Amino acid sequence: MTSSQKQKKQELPPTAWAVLGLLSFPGERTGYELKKWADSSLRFFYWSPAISQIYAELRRLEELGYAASVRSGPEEARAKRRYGITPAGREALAGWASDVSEAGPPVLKHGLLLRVWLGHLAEPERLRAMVTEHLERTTEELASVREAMAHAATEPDWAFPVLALRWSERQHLAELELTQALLADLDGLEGLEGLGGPHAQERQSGGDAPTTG
Amino acid sequence: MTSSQKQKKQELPPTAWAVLGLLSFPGERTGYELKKWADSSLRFFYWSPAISQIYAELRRLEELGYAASVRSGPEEARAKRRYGITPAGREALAGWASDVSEAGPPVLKHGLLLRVWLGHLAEPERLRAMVTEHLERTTEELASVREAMAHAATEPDWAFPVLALRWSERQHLAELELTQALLADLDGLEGLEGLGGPHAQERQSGGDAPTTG
DNA sequence: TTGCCCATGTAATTTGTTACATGATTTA
DNA sequence: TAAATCATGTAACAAATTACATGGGCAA
Repeated sequence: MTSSQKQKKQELPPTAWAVLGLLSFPGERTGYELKKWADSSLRFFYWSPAISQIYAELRRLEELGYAASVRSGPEEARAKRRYGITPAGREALAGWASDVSEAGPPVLKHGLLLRVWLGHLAEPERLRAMVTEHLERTTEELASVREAMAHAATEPDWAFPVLALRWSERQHLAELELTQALLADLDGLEGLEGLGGPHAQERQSGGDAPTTG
Repeated sequence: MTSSQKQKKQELPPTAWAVLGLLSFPGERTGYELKKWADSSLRFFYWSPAISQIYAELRRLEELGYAASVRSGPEEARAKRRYGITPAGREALAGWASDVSEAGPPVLKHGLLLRVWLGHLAEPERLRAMVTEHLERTTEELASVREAMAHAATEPDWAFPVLALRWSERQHLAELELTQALLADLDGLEGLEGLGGPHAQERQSGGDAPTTG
């Protein structure tokens, strides 16, 4: 009975599944609450959609029968709505979540790295300042991750979210190390560029002829 | 607020700057070449736009006076075009690249982590299999990064791209370690110790990835 | 009583993708 | 000469954002 329906399930964009995923944990929530939760947790390893899109996805999920809502106020328009996942929604989500082929490789959009890549256009000190600033921001992010983890750890049903956040914590730790190494690389590069560089570091194979003139 | 020209520069989407960035290295290139370069390099730390969007951005950049093209064939439509950056384009790009505030924190969209986060919906073995598969894919990606780096290292003007790729190499190494740790966490959670037989993979000190040097 | 947070939604717009159309050049 | 790769572009569509409109509840 399952073979013909699978095609349709796969057609949803990742954001829809992410929102449905938020609903797959015990309890009903409003779109607003979902947004806050995404901001404080999902965004660390995935991404937090705009609130307007969350509402749009909730409508779509309800149409598909994957989610159901209960109005708190009167039956008028724009009454407060709490959403919950349906059995059909849970089943569809489980199918999607078990399909690795859908996942593809992780996508990273690293604004700082893009700027380092364009380092030939910037002042060396400016570049260093940007990297240093990134170090600070990352440290703050790490604190946010830990905060989220501390909160998630209090809930008994959130073992997997805690795992994901633990991964995120380590990921931020790694990012800090990566950034330190980058800073060191940057220093090494400047040493080669003839700024009266007394610290002539050993050169790797392939990196010959500094060509500063 | 007081300077009127700065505002306009900032209005371009990151993709436009990334494409202009590709043009900021010596030499002229076609849209097609830009796409291949983005696929083999940019995508590791930023993102590779669709070819149709590259053409669209090139048109926009030319309109703005940030890029200029030379037709190889006759003046007809759809002749081969090579693009180069203009001085105005270089200046605008330098301004953008020096502005950290534009960058924002790095965005990660990690499909596997989203699935781990939803681990309560999947079979434990399925989850393990997905993580293991990710390990393999990441190893392959790492090889691609190294390939790109070997190529970039031959060009004298590509010192910063090499730095970015070096960062990417370390990042993939870190990803491998993170994934191993995740696997261990998963084991701890499920208490799989007796199920899969001898999955007593020794955790060697530091050597989880193939290092070519 | 002003301002902030909660809460939902619409509209306009931008961003980006896939599918398609077209043809030149290279290679087997 | 057939196929692959190079090369450019259009059109339709999907995804997602920002700006806006609306209003309740609560605290300073």
